[in-house]
Amino acid sequence: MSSIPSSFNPYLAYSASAGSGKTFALAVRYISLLFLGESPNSILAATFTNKAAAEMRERVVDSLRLLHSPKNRPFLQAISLQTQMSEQELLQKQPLVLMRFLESNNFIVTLDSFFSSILRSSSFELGLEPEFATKEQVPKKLEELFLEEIKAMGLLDSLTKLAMDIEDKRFAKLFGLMQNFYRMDPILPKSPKPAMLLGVIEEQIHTVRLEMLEMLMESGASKSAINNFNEEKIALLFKKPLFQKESLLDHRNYKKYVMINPSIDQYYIDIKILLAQWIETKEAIILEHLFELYSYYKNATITNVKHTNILNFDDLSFFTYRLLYETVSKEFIYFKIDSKFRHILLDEFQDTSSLQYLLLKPLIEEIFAGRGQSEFRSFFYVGDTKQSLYRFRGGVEELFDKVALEFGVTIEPMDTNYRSSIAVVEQVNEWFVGVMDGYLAQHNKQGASEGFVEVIEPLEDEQIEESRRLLLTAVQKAKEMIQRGICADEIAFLVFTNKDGASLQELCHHEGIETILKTSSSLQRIAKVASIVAVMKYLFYGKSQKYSALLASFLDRVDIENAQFEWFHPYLRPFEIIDKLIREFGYFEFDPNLLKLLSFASNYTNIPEFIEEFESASLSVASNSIHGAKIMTIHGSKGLEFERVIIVDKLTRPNVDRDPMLFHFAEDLTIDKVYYRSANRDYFDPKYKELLKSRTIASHKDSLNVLYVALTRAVEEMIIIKKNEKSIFDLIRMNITSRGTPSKAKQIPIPVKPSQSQEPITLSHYGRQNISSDKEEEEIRDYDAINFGLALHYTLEMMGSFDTDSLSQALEGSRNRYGLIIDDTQWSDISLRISNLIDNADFITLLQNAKIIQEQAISYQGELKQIDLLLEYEESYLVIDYKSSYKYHNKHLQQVQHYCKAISSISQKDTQGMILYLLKDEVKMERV
DNA sequence: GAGATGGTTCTTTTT
DNA sequence: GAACCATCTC
Repeated sequence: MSSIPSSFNPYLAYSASAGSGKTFALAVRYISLLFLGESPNSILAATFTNKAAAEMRERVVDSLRLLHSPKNRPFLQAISLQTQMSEQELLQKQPLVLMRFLESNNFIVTLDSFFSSILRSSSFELGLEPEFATKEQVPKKLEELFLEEIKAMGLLDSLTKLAMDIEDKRFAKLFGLMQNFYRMDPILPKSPKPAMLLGVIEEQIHTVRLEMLEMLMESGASKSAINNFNEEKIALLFKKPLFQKESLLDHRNYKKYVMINPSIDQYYIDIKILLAQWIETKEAIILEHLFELYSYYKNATITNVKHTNILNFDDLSFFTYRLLYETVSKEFIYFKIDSKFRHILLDEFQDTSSLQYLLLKPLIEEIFAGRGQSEFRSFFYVGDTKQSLYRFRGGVEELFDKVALEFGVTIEPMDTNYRSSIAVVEQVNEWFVGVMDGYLAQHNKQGASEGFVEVIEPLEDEQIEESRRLLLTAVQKAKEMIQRGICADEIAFLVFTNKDGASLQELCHHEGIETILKTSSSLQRIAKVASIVAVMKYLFYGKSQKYSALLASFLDRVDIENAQFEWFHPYLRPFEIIDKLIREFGYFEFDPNLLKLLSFASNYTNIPEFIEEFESASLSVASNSIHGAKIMTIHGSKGLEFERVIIVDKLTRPNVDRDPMLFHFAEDLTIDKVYYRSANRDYFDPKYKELLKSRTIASHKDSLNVLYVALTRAVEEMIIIKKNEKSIFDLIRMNITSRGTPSKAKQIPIPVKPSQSQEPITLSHYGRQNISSDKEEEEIRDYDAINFGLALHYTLEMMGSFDTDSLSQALEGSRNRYGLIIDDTQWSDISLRISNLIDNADFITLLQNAKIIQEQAISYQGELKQIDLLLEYEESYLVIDYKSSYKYHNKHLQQVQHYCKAISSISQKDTQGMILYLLKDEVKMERV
């Protein structure tokens, strides 16, 4: 190992503004570590999204592979600076470093996948199967299990009844509350115990109130002044707005009565104190019961997880925490995952949640435990508190500074913007300086283009509803750009909600603008899909309030009352009905979501079953074409950049904070008090008031962050469509403005397609063949077959050459690894299949004049892939993928085609693909 | 014209 | 649940 160069600050954080080259910095740091001799499996580089992790891996491989190319010059220079190695030295070491990276395990991962790999390695200690799956599951089952557990304990009646007596309908949301607790389980405080009896306090309030009434009447108080205190129900008394006054002397109406009899005010203050005690006692009672219920919920969850072997993201954190803090030692985990991290690199640190941080903390402390010793360890994180958007999910942006302070990490600002044009950077500075705390003006990179920023407020129009008018203006602006010769691919629409995105897509489609909608919403919420299903329900069940809104709002094309549905019959298959309806509405237009609905429906033979399954199924929105203007939420746009951005104002009402539980965090990031939210409680409880205030400040900051992210995505041009009143952009005092000049197209434009007429579709277009690929994924995984496949692949991989000696050696190595899960018959099966391959004449011909490359790792389009066997000929490549059965045939074809594309684009040589089926009795070759 | 009261309408973001 | 609006009371 080389000594640590002075230029390499081992404990460093970058406060990286938008577009300042965060990913670049992260990759430079990572690669520098590799050049300094560190092994990939001693470096943990964690990001938040799969996309970011894939991008990072690709960046590392690509820049390592092409370190000498002029394109990577800045990279080479930066690495040279960090490592204090000359550029020649780096280039000389490059092949070795690249090989070491590809050959060993790397830990460029998402936090969630990292935690799940830890869990997998030590699943036994927690009583889980190592092959557990991670996915969001329908919580229905868990709900049932929870209720069963409660019932079994004989608690259902007593607890829920008591709970209902105490509080309102919020207990209907009990299950949600439980989920919330579970999400924070490790940092939750102990259950509080009520200090007083509720009845006693209520009695006292009653007494004081009556005396108050008497005094008011004596002072000749008005009817409504008396009325306020003539309320028997304490819950209603508590809600009286007059209690916001500290003293009745501050109250216009009551002031004169207090002047007559000053003890009225004393009684008022006493009632307030009593009401404060009342709500606190009530809260304690509610929490006590909630925590008791929660203990059963937790049991139900653990049982459910162990039983189904399916973990969702919350389970992942919960079990990892238990593993790390309650079950085993760090050393044990290091031993299990076969690596010891001496370097940690964290991306988007401002979005880390307290729980995630607690899970990482032991690893970070390990790094600092070696501080001052000669061993090379480092800790590095990047992030931007201005871009923290995930507080609602538990993200704690304050961690960014806190962690730096705790461990003595240097924070360095990165404030040069390498992304945007001059107009964008300057305008953003103007908007945020002095408005956002601690905002430092960004600098433009050298040679930045002029760019263009425009803020417009569409004129008011009685005829068109405001949100529609704004969306139409946005579409109009995009159309103007396209007419200017700009390719739709360069344009991105940013919206605040997924629903806005869906509406915008409809409008764009109408104007003949191709779009790609990136949405996190479910298929069920897509307007066309929802309306079709609503009509189906209408036809089957008759009219109902439940879906009349859907019918009314979505179906302006069809008059449902007068539409002709005589073809309808309750025994028709759902699939046929949907097809008919699509024709009826003239709805199809090759909408991939409707295709998805059709393929889902084809699995069912009767309407009620289809409707029930459809409502609980987790179906994602279909992805459509690769070309067109992108439409996405601002949250979804984080970390991305687009040439031209059109931002549409927030069309919905301001967000309101309405969590039923408020958590107060202590210095050590654990929760020290849980508050039960009740309206007007802030009139009585100063600590509660303080907490509400800090939440308001935080949510204000969050709104600013969302605006900051939205306004920093554009490279060249940005247009903001703003409401003239109550705009979200009022937060930064945005006015109608224009800066710079609209630029010409960078690419050759694609002509605008005219709006297509609505063609009915024929049944042959869709049907069972489309379903097969979906079904493959949903098929229950056969672990025996998977293990068999793994052992077969591993044996092939271990073979140095394709001959019998190699085979027996490889088999031995493979047995050491898979001996426990593969039995003797299967081993002889493996041996037989590979022998067949070695003896196969066609295969021997293929190997002639070929350079054999086994298990080649390539990085292409953001994914790291492994090719089973790559044969390099003088003029061409042959990509070979081994398979042990015909299962998943379609998927394999696509995969191999993908590999071929990757290899040919990297090597620029002609590349063919082949799937080699190593069947029991024969070897089959299929050219791709 | 502040304060109280009652009815109607709308109510995200996601690894 | 609370923003918004209309209406009533003092």
